Amino acid sequence: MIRTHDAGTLRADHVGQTVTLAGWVARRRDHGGVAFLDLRDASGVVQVVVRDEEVAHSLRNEYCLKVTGEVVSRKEGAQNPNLATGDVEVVTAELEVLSEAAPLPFPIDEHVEVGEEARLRHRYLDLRRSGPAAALRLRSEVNRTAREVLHGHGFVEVETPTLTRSTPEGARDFLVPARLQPGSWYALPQSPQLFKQLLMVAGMERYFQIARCYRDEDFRADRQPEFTQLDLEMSFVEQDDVIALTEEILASLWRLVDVEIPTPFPRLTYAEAMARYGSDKPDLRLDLELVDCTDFFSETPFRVFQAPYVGAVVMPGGASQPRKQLDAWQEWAKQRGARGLAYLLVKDDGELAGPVAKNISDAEREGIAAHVGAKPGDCIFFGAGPAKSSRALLGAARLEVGRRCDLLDESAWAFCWVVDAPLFEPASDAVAAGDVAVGGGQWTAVHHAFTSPQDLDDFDADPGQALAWAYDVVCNGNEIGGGSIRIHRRDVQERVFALMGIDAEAAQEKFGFLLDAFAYGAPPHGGIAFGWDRICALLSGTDSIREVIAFPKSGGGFDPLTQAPAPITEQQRKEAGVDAVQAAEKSAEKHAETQDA
RNA sequence: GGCCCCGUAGCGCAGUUGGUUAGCGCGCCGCCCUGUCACGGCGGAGGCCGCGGGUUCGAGUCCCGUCGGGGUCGCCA
Repeated sequence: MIRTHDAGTLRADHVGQTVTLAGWVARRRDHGGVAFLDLRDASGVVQVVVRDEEVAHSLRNEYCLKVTGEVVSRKEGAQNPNLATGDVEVVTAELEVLSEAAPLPFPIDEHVEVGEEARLRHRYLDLRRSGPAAALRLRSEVNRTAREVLHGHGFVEVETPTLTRSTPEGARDFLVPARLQPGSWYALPQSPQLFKQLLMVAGMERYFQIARCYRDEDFRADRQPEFTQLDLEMSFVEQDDVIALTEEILASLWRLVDVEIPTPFPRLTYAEAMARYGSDKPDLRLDLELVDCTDFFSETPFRVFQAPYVGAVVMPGGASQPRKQLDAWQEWAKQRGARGLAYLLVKDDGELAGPVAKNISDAEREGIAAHVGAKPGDCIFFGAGPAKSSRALLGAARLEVGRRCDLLDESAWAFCWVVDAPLFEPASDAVAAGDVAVGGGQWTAVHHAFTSPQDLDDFDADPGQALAWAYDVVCNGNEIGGGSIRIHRRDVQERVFALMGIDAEAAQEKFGFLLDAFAYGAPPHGGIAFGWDRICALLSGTDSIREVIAFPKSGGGFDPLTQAPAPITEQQRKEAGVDAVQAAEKSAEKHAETQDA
């Protein structure tokens, strides 16, 4: 090693020792005759004293140095209590510039705010700063901890292919042209789902992987085109086994930030979560709940409330909002695709105000505040219409109320399970949402097509009511993991496919290799996948998963550092076979040409 | 794909009802400084105001378009 000691580790007991350090000039304070350098390496910072003016004068920030000198204790009053090494300093005997640094695009300074674009373009400099570096180091610890827990349970870490066939998760695939078979393409995996099930058939019994996944969808703050899951699968287990293991993993991770999270986590059914919180990933840091008013308004003269679902959420103290703010709520609701957000103001004397007040009956006016638990001074927001969309709106309103009224304890950690998810949703929902129903059937899988129904005998009698062995783990309103018990019986799988309109031929073509495998004594199995980036972001106390990814992409999937994606050369294009036209398309094209002419 | 916000010096920002020479802090460069620690002092360089049109006597400022970034809904487990 070039160095004998790590800069950040020097203490009073090193006084008298001659040490060699290597690191970067974090800051320099040149006084002419004497100069002070803050020398930074991965371990921290120590002050280096340079008395040779010639040497000190030419040094600049972020020069990479090797320094040899004696550790001395600082004079009384000259210590720096803000530094772990603040009682000592190193007096330079020998100084070598290992590498000079050009003027920096931005200061490497904890105190300076730098825009994200600049940071990502020079991420290697950004990561010299303690905050961003700490996020990556924490992530490393998170990985290590998870591996320890899993190895302790006999799990086997297996790598699965990244050049593969499209997996049926429902997102758009990233595609890679196959040079040796022009016109054929690999897909990058959206998750290792099918492979991990094959590993169960293979008798591994307990598999895990910190797996990179790829989805070609539009971006969000919490989304990257490539992201990481902790993926695991176990044979001969039931839902409770996966849940118990998950809680053990998460508890270990949170200990890394000195938080003891109580287990078992509370469980909510999907139906309960939707009814009480208007979300399948409720933020339980907030006590506020939705109140179902459908029956209450069953005889209502108010046309808007003559709906399949009417619900409410109370905003404590909301009655005193100025008109302008109430209008802003309408805008807020419209942005979410709603027509508006009906509201009632409960005045201090208990009288009701607001546009809804004069439309409802006397009896309703009399009882509504009590029904929803509103007190004088509160505002009641209503959502009316189809249950699904109305609850979603109220669920979002609930969170917004929480934010505006400062009801959220930012330091709290609220975990829960959402279980008993429906197996199917009507394909029409998907179509209405602008989606193309997979398989063209009447039903589409809520989780994915391999999720086991709870009632293996009768799930197809009333598919809309059938529940799945599917579970999501939620932390502070973020879905941080989700999984299911899988179907391991061929006949059940076929019945599920049938409901989704996937016939035997289509099933064979899409995932025949899995169905084939299941013919050879497939064990019952189930698993879960964790949103690793989000979990690391939560542990790091940051809102953006970009902070916990070494080299993240910005919007549009662009990498500001490498400038990827980039055009390819004509030669690459030819070799890759990107433009290969398949035989059937060729004749179709010809046909089209003739028709156009 | 819809909507909202932002693009001014290397970085972070200000810029008045449209007005003549576009500022501030940090950084950078030079000189000075022997106990600082976000050191200090003096001096200096650095701008296609994202890009393209338009309105106007005059545009960083107003309008249209476009590109880039961020957020949000759609989409996405």
